[in-house]
Amino acid sequence: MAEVAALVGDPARANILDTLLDGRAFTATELAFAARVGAPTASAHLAKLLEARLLAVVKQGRHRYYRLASPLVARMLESIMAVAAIEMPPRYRPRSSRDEALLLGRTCYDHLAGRLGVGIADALVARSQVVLSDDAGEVTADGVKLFGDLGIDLAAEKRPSPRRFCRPCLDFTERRFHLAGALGAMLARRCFDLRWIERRRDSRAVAITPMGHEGFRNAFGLDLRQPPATERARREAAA
Amino acid sequence: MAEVAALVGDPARANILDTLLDGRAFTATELAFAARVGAPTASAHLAKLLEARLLAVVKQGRHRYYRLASPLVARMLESIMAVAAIEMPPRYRPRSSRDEALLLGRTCYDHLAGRLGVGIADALVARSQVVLSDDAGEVTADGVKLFGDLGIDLAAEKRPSPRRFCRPCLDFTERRFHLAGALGAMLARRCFDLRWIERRRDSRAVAITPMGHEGFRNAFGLDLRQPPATERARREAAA
DNA sequence: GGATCGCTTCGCTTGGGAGCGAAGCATCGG
DNA sequence: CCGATGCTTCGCTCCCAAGCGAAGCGATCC
Repeated sequence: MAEVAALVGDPARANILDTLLDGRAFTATELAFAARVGAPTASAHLAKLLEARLLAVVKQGRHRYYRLASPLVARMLESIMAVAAIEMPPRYRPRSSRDEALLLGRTCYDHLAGRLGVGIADALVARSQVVLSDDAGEVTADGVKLFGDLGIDLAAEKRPSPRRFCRPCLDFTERRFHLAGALGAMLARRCFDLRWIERRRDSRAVAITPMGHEGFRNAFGLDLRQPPATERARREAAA
Repeated sequence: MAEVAALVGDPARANILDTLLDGRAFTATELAFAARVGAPTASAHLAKLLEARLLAVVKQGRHRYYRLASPLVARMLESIMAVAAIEMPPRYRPRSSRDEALLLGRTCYDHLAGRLGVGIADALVARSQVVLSDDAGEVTADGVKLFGDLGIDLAAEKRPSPRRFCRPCLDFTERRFHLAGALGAMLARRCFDLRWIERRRDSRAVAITPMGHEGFRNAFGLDLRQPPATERARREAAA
């Protein structure tokens, strides 16, 4: 356990892994830039992560594309970030427009996070289309219909249960749950397909298109052009 | 993220955290022994873990009892161990009777792991009393009845869904899923209450009592006095 | 085929932190 | 009170590994 944690425990490697949490594959040079270290240093780090099977690599011409070796690694990183967000003492950190974009919406390996991800999860729970606990979640009959309207046919999946499993993932900026698991991944993919959201270059942040604002408002009653409600205001609105 | 991972990444601290994954609280001296370091070294480590809020402490007389700060930390450690078990290259490790006991059955924070934990999960899934996916799981009507017979009244819980959520947890010795989440915790607690299993001193291993062997056979068709079936033998038996 | 680019290997320096012994500070027993 | 126990703080040593510059190797472009 110590070896794996130590690999993640180095700042440069943590930056690399955080970048790869995007789900996409990056070249060694891109990752060196993201980690803010020189090429030789990054190369050594990538070799270590590769040897420990945390990463996988594909050679393509003179580029080497690195990616996370498995969803298991992504989950581990998620859980570490969740602990880091909740358990570490709060600390000053400067804001930038780049940070703002990440706060609004970003990918978390294969699903959506940030105010967008949390907002969707909140809406689904508030309308009883999804039931979430700390451990897991399921889609109600109402939810199956909603997802069907969005073009996600849950009944078509060959699973032992007609109800779709999903998984809560602790959002490290919002400090609340968003939707992960198979359902979260399908929803994120569908949003990309519908061009409701688009990836930003060199960042895990996603941009919401005008079509997306329309879609999210219609489907989930979400309007992310407004600043996020505080926890207190949210409770008052619910009451 | 790097800071939290670095804390877990030190061998001595990893030993401490692994010991505390038991779920119980231990004194500083006990943890120093478990980590195989001197008292001053352990004290420094505990201070760091405490400052990062990974641990909590209770002063009791001249003893200081340390425990994991939250289930979130336990989950993070589980996920790191899961990656360590699956993704790291296999390596030689000597066996001991102490290891054997851990392989047979142990606690994993608040639920059961090892051959016992995996065996229970396998039996529940094979009999369609629980449905498990990679992300989550649910109890079937059949399962609700079984748990009722064991004295676990799932219907009494005030949850949004009548079905109990549970969570698969990758067993780092068996490399297969066992039952975690609220259901796993309730089941483990009930097994302790029924005196089917007992904690061993200074170890996360649990001992199965004669009553336990009887109970596990009746409830799950489990006989752990025999060596575990290989994956191949298990498939052949199922066919 | 010479220049360029992407990435790695080699050799070296440096800093952070893990570890322990000794001493200091509480708390408990008698 | 006085010694014993549990734990921490202080001061120190030592080692590991992160980092970079220079050089090497392979693929690509024109």
